[in-house]
Amino acid sequence: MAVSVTIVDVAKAASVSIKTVSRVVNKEANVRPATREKVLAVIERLHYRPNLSARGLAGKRSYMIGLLYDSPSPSYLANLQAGVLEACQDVNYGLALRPVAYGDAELCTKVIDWLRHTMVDGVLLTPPLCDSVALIDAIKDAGVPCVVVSSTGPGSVPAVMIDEKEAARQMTQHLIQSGHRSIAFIKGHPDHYASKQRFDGFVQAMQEAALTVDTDLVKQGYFDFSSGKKIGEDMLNTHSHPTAIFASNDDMAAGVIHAAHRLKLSVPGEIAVAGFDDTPLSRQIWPSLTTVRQPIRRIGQSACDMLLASIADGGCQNADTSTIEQLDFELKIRGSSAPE
Amino acid sequence: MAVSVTIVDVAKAASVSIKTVSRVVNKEANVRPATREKVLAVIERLHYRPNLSARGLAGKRSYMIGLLYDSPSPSYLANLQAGVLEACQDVNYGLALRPVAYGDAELCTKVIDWLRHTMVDGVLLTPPLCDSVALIDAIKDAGVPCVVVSSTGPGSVPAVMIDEKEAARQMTQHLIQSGHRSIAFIKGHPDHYASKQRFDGFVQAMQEAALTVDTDLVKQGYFDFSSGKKIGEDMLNTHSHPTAIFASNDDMAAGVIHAAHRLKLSVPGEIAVAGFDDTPLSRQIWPSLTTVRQPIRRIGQSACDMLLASIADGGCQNADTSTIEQLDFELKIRGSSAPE
DNA sequence: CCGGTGATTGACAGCGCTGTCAATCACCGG
DNA sequence: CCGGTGATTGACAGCGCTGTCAATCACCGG
Repeated sequence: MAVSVTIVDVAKAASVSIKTVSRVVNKEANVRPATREKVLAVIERLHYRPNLSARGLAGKRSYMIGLLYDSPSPSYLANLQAGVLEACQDVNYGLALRPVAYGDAELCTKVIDWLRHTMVDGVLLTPPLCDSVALIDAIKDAGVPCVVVSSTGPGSVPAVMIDEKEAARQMTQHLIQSGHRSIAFIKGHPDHYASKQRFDGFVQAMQEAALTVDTDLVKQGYFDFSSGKKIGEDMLNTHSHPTAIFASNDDMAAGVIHAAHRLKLSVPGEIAVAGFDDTPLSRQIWPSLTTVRQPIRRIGQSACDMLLASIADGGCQNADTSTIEQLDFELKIRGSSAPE
Repeated sequence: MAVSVTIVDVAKAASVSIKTVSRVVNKEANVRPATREKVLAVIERLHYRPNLSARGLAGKRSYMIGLLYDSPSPSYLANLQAGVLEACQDVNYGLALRPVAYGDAELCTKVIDWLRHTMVDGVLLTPPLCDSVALIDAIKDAGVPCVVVSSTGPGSVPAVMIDEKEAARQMTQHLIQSGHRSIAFIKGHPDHYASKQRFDGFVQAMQEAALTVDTDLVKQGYFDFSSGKKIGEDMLNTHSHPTAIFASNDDMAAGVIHAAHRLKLSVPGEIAVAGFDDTPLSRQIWPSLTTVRQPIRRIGQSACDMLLASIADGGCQNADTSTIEQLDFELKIRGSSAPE
């Protein structure tokens, strides 16, 4: 590897001790402004970058955070990751990725093992991992700060999310206002807490409009295309199908639209469809999909910032003050629910 | 952070020196089998995992590899990354992600700076980054091994790819065999070498079938949905449009299909469409898309294995012996080119 | 049984940084 | 001008590992 400038080089060039350079680099207090300036100038001139391995070894911290996920949709992962990376770069933190399987019986053991091994300073949890009380407790026990991405049911951990229930309620209202009365709902994966919230929002809107939630029109999906397609085919293959279907995410909604095409039903004429997430897919299918936009990238960034802040705070053992940050969502009304 | 078992603990428990433990961990030669067994047993029992920071600091290596990319499609990134992570996990290597902008004037400087800073032992380059001779040279100069994902034009670096040209040729043959004579082609992003190869394959197949490549039917796209849609609209909006369109990737093909729907043309009846990549999208749109399947995940894994091998090899300065590994592709014939 | 060879093992320095603690400094009130 | 206080700075140990090199071992042929 190419040789690097070390802290010693900077210290010599600035005529201070390495400890002082270290203080400046770590933005510690009690460094005279003049000294700080001088050191910063040298750092800039020499392009000094602290060695992460050395920092990790010497300090208590590894300057890495972990991102745990279980097969999210590619676009979710890509966006989230982009946001997290951005936040990390600002403070020179590294990101360690860790794909896991939610169903794994040894999930907790494996994760804890990994925490010990990588020494990450904190972890970001994505759905449905954040809905495992056991996992969250294990991470807490290990003394590793953690922030949850998206809504979380049980456990009290800091989280960044949108108001899933309200979003689903507004989307349902949109369908009702468009004249639909017989509206079906495809629930999301039962492991995800967000599934419940989205369903709750749907129910609330229906009740507010004095419409009955027909249990025959509520189906259990799994957030994937094929479950949406299957359910869509079943539902639409009757002469008295609903006039609108609200699927809990875009992949399932795409499945419904696929089924509609196959059955030669026009969308939105004979069947209106709405999804959730605003994935790229939602703009690429025909007709383009009415959906709820979640700022995944910003959610990732905020969650990461929150995590980094709690790491900087030190232990931050006060798990009670679990802050919740809510970001804005946006209804995207497109061709699948209204003629273009 | 939770306390960990160190090499000293293992050494004591196994009654050997830490150096011997180190040898076993690093699979070095010249350790008596009996000793190796004994140490391995203790490692297993104590759940010992070497501290990455310490290894990085003490050794010449950082036990990390880098993945450079410039806004690839989410599914490409997710799959590639999954493959790379798998390969890394096998040998306990870490992965550092680095999104960059191909167009950035300071690209090389930034990348080299990053290499120095992270001390990664090697880098994986994705398109179109791997098509920048300047970048590859800079990385070589820095003495960092690198492997290229997907085909690469200039520069001689190890690479893992599919035979893009042959794949495009076969896809074109499929369209010809389906009876099409007037076939349009949408080229990929000009920065990507693969774009050229796919086009070459198309031209070859046309020539082999004694068909003319009508320059009016060859358009420049940019691998994104909107360029495909735009070109599709322009092309299909004439009374004498081609009967088939081969787009250089799935996103553009989806754009063409979107345009066809909008113009109320039936696919594949009035216009057949083929894409390239077999992204999830290709199965989710209607009709599902005929495309070429690239084993992205396995490409990532192989590329990573290759990189790890060349790192283990030591310097591996012999850039001449640039190995090329070709994986199999597969034609996926679906509804967009043949009635379901 | 002896010296020689290569395999096996260990002692020790040092990678570049942070934490601890002591030394020094600047500046205050009396 | 003096002692006292808190801000500022630096000396030094040590984080857990690998690289170097020397010591020791096993085993060979004569």
